[in-house]
Amino acid sequence: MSKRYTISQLAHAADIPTTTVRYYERVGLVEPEDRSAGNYRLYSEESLRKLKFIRSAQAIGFTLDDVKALLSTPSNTAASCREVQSLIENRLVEVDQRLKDLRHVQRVLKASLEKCKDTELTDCCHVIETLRETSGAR
Amino acid sequence: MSKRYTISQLAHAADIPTTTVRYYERVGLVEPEDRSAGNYRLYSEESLRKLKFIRSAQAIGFTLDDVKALLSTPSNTAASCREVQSLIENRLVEVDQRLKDLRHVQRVLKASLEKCKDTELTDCCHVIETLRETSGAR
DNA sequence: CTTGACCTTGCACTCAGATGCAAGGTGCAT
DNA sequence: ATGCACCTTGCATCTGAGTGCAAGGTCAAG
Repeated sequence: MSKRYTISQLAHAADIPTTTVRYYERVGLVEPEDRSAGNYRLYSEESLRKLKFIRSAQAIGFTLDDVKALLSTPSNTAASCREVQSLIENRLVEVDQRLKDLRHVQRVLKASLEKCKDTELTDCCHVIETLRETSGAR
Repeated sequence: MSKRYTISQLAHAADIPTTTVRYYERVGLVEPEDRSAGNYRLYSEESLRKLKFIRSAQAIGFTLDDVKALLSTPSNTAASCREVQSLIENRLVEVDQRLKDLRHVQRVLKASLEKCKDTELTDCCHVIETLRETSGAR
């Protein structure tokens, strides 16, 4: 059939430490298809795809728990579809909020820096006051 | 002189759990001015201002270590000023990067959601493919 | 002078996502 | 048949920012 990978081959292909692959197994994300005579884990392409998926999903901010949910949706039932959709929606709401917060943070930081540059070296540390005045993002 | 606070009064005024105030003390951020006869911590306005500052700084993404650095700048020397400035600059770079990443994430999530809505309930979970195709934000 | 709320210390634990380490087994090239 | 790289398991540790708990001390109202 198709190619089998040892753990280090798989890890290398997915650009992940082997230790992390084992960790993913521990938390129920990826399992080897098989074991060698000497009890080595053997993986298929499927596992490689899964690992890449995990990294992509993580990169856009899903937790491993989310990923587990995404991966365990029983293919294409309407129910599972809705579940996936709502995970994405939730994540999107979080991202929107976080963007809002960060833009605020950006403004505050820039303002601090301006103040810092205005008052040349003397008493420039109004920064702390700027911060103090600008409370409350997240 | 000025008002003294017990830990719970201070914590209440700063809207922080008392446990967290003690934690801040443990990590060297805030100290009581004094102790009562019965060994209770007694704080001044100064501490309240400090706590509020900590929360503001945290809110814009500084770590407690950063905060400690910010708070321990020996008032207004040119050197300390530069240090403060560079902390802010570093943080700003991080924030800019994070904003970039999050905007990408937002695009990906929206695209997934679109795809999800297009293909009504059947096989909507192209999501996973969308994710798989769109690697690497961070 | 008792009750109850608040305070003290010290130590352990939480969360997520890994990472490290020790003691031992395997696979393959020389 | 010997090295060496790679694998196995289990358990402990890390980071950052707290939270929880137990055993005891204090303060103020009634």
